[in-house]
Amino acid sequence: MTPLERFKKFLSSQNLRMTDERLLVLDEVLAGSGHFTVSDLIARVQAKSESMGRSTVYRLIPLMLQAGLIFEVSIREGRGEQVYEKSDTPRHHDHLSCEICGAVIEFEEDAIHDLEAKIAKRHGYRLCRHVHHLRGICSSCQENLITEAVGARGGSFKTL
Amino acid sequence: MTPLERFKKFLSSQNLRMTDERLLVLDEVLAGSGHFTVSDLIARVQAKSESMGRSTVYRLIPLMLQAGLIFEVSIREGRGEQVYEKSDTPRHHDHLSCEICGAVIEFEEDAIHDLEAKIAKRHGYRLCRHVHHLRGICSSCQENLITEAVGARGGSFKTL
DNA sequence: TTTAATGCAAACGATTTGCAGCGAA
DNA sequence: TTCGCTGCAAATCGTTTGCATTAAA
Repeated sequence: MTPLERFKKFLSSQNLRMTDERLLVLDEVLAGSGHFTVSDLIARVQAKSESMGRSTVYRLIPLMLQAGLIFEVSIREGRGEQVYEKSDTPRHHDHLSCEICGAVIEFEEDAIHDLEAKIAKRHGYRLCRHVHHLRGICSSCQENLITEAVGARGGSFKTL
Repeated sequence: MTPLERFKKFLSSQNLRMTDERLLVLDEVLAGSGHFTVSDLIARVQAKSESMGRSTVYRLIPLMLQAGLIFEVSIREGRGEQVYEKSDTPRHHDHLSCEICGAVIEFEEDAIHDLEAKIAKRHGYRLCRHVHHLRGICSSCQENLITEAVGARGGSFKTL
């Protein structure tokens, strides 16, 4: 069953209707590659259909969430907008980032995935995805902390 | 060095000033237990000092972040406000939640912590904290999916 | 005395909602 | 024909900012 068919099924199961606008937005979501923001989506959709209203797109978001076509990415970029992700995107959410300079390293550790699977199973969950952030201080920022006269920041970060 | 002393040091290192208002907000942050929201904080502070302005509290947030007294919790509740956490709160951010009903299970797995430490070390990071979310479908929601005539949702969740 | 900090109100940006007309089922 | 959907504009909500005033250093 394609995502589109699935969504149509979802709509009719909820007594909701399929419309040209929804189809267009949906196409755009499925065509896109991974993460997106509502304003991204609006821009892309409006490029194809000038008249598309912002609220139509906003109103479609909770439906796509419910239907499982997309999900919320838990990190918002800055103060800004919610980021969403197509639900068939591969799930690589393991990163290690620096609290100070923001540098991000992505990592992949099978042993951790195995443990995650074990934990989910232990609690009877079927695992869909995972978000795993490690945050610390990268080596160059550690050096800066030592060199800095102040030292105020250094002392304030706990080591796990 | 107490958090308060640390903050004073931070302020003077940046040519910033300590004021009664900042002291009051800081006390409230330190007195509180764990998570808080800016409006929480404002309410608590205004209970003690009627005249405290919202912007004073908002303006203090980035300073406390920089000084390492608090940090942002990456999950915002709903559409709402940013959640912050006092930086000396114990870091238990391992949870397993259900995509459908939202049920949350907290877990603690030493083997995972060990692996995290190893990964951080491998990249030269000093680990401060971590956020680890597993998301899936809990056992009772799995049963509902099977029973439901529609099945629209069930098909849309991938199993890792 | 210098200049950062304050409270207030207005400004902002993302999201939501009320409404009258439109159109899928 | 019904009632959900649309675009629009106005409304919210959290957060930021401009400004004249106050006060820390």
